[in-house]
Amino acid sequence: MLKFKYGDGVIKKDKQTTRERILDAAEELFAHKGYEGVSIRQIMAKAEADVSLAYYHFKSKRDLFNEIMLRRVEILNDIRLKALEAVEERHPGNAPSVEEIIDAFTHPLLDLLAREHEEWKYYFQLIAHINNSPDWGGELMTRYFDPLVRRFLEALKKALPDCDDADLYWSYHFLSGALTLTFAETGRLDNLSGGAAKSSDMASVVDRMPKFLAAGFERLCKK
Amino acid sequence: MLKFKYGDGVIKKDKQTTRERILDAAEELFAHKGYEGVSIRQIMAKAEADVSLAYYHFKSKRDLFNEIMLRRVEILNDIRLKALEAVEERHPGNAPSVEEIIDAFTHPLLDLLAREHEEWKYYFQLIAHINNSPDWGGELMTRYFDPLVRRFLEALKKALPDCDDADLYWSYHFLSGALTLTFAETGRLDNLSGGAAKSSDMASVVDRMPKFLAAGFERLCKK
DNA sequence: GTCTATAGCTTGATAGAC
DNA sequence: GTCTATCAAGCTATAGAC
Repeated sequence: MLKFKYGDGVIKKDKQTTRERILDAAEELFAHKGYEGVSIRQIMAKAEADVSLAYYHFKSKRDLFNEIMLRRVEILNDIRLKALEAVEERHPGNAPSVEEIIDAFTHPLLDLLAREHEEWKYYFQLIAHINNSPDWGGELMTRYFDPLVRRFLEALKKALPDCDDADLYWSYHFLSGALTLTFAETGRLDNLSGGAAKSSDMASVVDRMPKFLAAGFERLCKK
Repeated sequence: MLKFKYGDGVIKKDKQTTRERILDAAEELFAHKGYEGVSIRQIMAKAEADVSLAYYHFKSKRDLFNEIMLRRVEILNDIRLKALEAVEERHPGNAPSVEEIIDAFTHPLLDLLAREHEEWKYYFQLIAHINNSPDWGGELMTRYFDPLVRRFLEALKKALPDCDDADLYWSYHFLSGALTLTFAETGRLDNLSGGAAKSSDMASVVDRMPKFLAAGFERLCKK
């Protein structure tokens, strides 16, 4: 840990604690290689700290992973719930449009990713990874996101009162796939489009996504 | 390798070669844990063959992975191209609808997965994994699927002549995310819906997906 | 094609000094 | 909180007998 001396001899630590540096390093590596593709040694090398400190701050590799997930999830669910409530308050008495509801679900995330890219990029990539993992997707996405998702589905049900349950759930599933692939920022879109669209360009996707997805919900749900 | 004796003493080997058993075992394990989450020893234990045989049949772990990808990709791209050509032949002179084109892109895969589930399930899960990997998604999806995807995008451009290029590419990106998450069969949808929709129920998604996605393309692209 | 044996290295995790 | 040292296990890959 670097230390800096100031004027009167007060010792001030580097602004990040070791624990935070470990979490940051692990988050980035897990996002790229997956949980099992990364070793504690690689994490601690990146965090510039000794291997044994991983076990001082976290009781195991799996525990470290869980802490990474928990560190940011509450912030995300909080801003999305607030966005939904704000939309609902703008339409007292009747339901907001499907596009407005989906915008409340996706916009806060894409906006956060656009504005604080370095801070959030790897966390979102990790979520993309987990959402598409046959081993972990079912359990972890359910645990961390289902309460919020159910709240959004209720709102969508009011906007689409005649919608069949299965149509609504499948529509949400398509939304989820589109959203998390966008998080992954694989560069594939850049290759495919020859530069006409960029995987990392959140500003250019933030308006397109709710439009695209709302149209899907409406076509599947309306009789 | 098991051997069976028949009537006149002819010795017939088990129908699968060792090489195929290795490919099958590795495909399943890679689909679940990712490339780096699986060891050659785990693969060969599942394949019920000696570790050294992995290196006899394949020159390295990475080469084994490449062979897994190659083994099935041509079949997929072939049936999808044929499906597109069949749709185009049904509309001589003018363009097929967006929904018909997307159906030709998705239906063959979902149908294959529905009909030969055990044969294809793990390969599709592996593709879901790769598509969402920041490390591999850009390179591998481009290598294996871009020629076919470009062919489909040309067809879509004819069906949506006023569509902005960026809108078209982003629409395809949303399609890709929805499709590959469906491949992943994580069970998350089952949890969320309380059983009203099942991740593995390809018959119930095969009609919904083209409808949903075509609506998205059309809304983003039409002026 | 299949086996045994092994080289050389990395893994997750811990004990114990400071 | 941070370090050194270490363990037992597992890792990719190869050499060589049959």
